[in-house]
Amino acid sequence: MNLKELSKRLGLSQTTVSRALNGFPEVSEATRTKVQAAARRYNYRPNNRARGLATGRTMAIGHVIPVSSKHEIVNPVFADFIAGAGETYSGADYDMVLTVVSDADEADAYRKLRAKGTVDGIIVHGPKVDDARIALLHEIGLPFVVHGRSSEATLPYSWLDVNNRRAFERATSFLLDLGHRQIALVNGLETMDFAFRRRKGYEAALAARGLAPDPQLMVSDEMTEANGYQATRRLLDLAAPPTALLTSSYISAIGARRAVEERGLKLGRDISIVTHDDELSYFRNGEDVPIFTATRSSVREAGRQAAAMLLELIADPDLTPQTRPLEAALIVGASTGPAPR
Amino acid sequence: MNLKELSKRLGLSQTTVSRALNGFPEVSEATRTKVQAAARRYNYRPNNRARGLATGRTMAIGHVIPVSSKHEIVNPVFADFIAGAGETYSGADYDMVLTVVSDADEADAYRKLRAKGTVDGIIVHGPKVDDARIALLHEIGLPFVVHGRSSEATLPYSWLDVNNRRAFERATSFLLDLGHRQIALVNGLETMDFAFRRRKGYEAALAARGLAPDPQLMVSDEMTEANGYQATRRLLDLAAPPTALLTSSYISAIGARRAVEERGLKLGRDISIVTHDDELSYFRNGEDVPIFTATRSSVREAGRQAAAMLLELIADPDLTPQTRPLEAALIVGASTGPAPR
DNA sequence: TGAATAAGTCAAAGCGCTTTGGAAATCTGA
DNA sequence: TCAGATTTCCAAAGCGCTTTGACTTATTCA
Repeated sequence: MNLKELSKRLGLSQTTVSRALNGFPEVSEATRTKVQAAARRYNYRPNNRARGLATGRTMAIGHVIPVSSKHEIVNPVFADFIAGAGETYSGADYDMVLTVVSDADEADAYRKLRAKGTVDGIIVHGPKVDDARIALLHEIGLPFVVHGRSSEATLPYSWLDVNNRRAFERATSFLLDLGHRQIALVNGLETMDFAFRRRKGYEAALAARGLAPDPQLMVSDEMTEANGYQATRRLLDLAAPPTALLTSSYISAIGARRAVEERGLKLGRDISIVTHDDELSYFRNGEDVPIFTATRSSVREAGRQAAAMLLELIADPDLTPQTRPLEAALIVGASTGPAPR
Repeated sequence: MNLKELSKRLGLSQTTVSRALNGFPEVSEATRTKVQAAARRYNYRPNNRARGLATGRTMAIGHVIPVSSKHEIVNPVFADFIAGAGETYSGADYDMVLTVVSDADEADAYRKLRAKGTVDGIIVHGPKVDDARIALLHEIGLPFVVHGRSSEATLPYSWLDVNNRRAFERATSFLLDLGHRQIALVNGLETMDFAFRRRKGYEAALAARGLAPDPQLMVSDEMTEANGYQATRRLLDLAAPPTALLTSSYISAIGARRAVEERGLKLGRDISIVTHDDELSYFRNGEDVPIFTATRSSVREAGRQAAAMLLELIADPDLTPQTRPLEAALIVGASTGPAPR
């Protein structure tokens, strides 16, 4: 069923039917309800492409998901972020188009999205400390919102980000207050902006107590379970092993826990762990008492909000770049306790 | 840059330029190379929507991701499946459009995708034992491939699925061979087809040894870490606790492990766990020796193949439904051992 | 009552592409 | 050399929608 048929059936022109359906005022209420009823009956929906051609808008948002070309790793937080963004889109009748691309081809993927006119805007995932995509997207002129930030970017851009620096500063202080002095940081790759900022926060908290960061206690790698495990093992093997660990993801924390258990140590007594908790839907951090003490910020909610920001940006192109910092809550769970002595 | 401009610049008609770019034979090689060079120089790419309008094809595939309306859970295997499918699409120049929808609105989502002409085909995720979507998609006439199967479906359809029955039958037999007699099944929701089949396999293996399944030892729920943990705790509290556990997902297995460790039991000695391992990129099941004994089948590879099947189906619409069963490997890791006595 | 205004509707153009049905130019063979 | 075949190119239609500008018909006011 298309517009032509529908309007023929109704004995009206395409113009009138189109206007009736799109809520234009120059259509009488009588015809409007008649048209709407018919549209519903025949399950008529304007063809996406045709409408796009006519309006110049695609009603679609692009998400470019980078996969580490080396390890082929799909960041697990995407699933929840996208679920959140999807909620916003479906409410606004937008589609979401996903491009999975190894980071080497990323620039090309954005160019292509633009040239083919596939989307009206883009959400940028996983920004690096110095991310070339921000300049690129400015150049190609497509509205975008960054999930995260890029510390060394010079151009203005819209972003939504957890205050990672503050979160890890607070987490570190929390451990210091408990008497820990040997605190390890099991971070994500520090080319990633979020990891970079978390480290800054960690270092700031140490500095505030006059402590110097110990390079031996700082590791940085892809945040898989396996890496969390390996890193923790190595840390526990040090001559002066840490009494507390800060991990950058719930998943590394699980790996860390495995290493801790393996040594027969008790979490929260022999060693403390604080992690970042994205509130992944399949990894709820406990019910009543959180399993891990954590800096908590829902990535799903971030998805919802980032999508909404982008839609606003698209609706009003001469809006100045919007920024939305989110604070992570520091929640206390069973994985931390006073430093053993 | 669009076709009109490009052809004007080249002093050729739109027809010729279009044909040159699309590899039609009625264009001389000389003009073709000239046109291609110009296209590259101006980064010309045919507008998606316009091309779609003209050809009737969208060059896009729809993935409808159901989220459990009750718990808002996004199945974690989607991320890897989609990464795999994405590889296939980018090779074939297809886009992927994602719709995240609570299962109540699912039927409507498919109808909408069809009526708006957003996609050329659909991948169906998470089929139920009796899944209404198969009939629905037949009705609306959109090519589709199901990731998984629907045991009670009557209409023919294309699918790609792990042989879940066999996998869990083998896993159960493996545990029986080790002397285990109290074997628990921590399954996914058994309205889901994969979980239903795994249970059948589990029961078949027991029956083959003349054992009756014990309802107390069979639990079925969303496969989160928390549920794996809770289920295992309850199982360990039984008067006659199981000596072995079969879990349906790596993530439940992690929950199970937490419960086991908490009791001070040693995995592979005091209690054995076999899990299903989708080879999630962020949860590699160990490096040299697998952490968990597992039935293993890469969900990412499944994504690649399912996408390829769908593209074939789209290319040749009168192909009969294709089916692709995959065998899971049974890999032995550190989480299993002989039954304690 | 008639002119001015408002309300309701429509025909047609245009979005950027593919493709049909020629036409012009070039090549072939006797 | 010239009809016929072949190669190379093109104008125009059409995909399904929105939107401009104009045209009817109904309503209002002096």
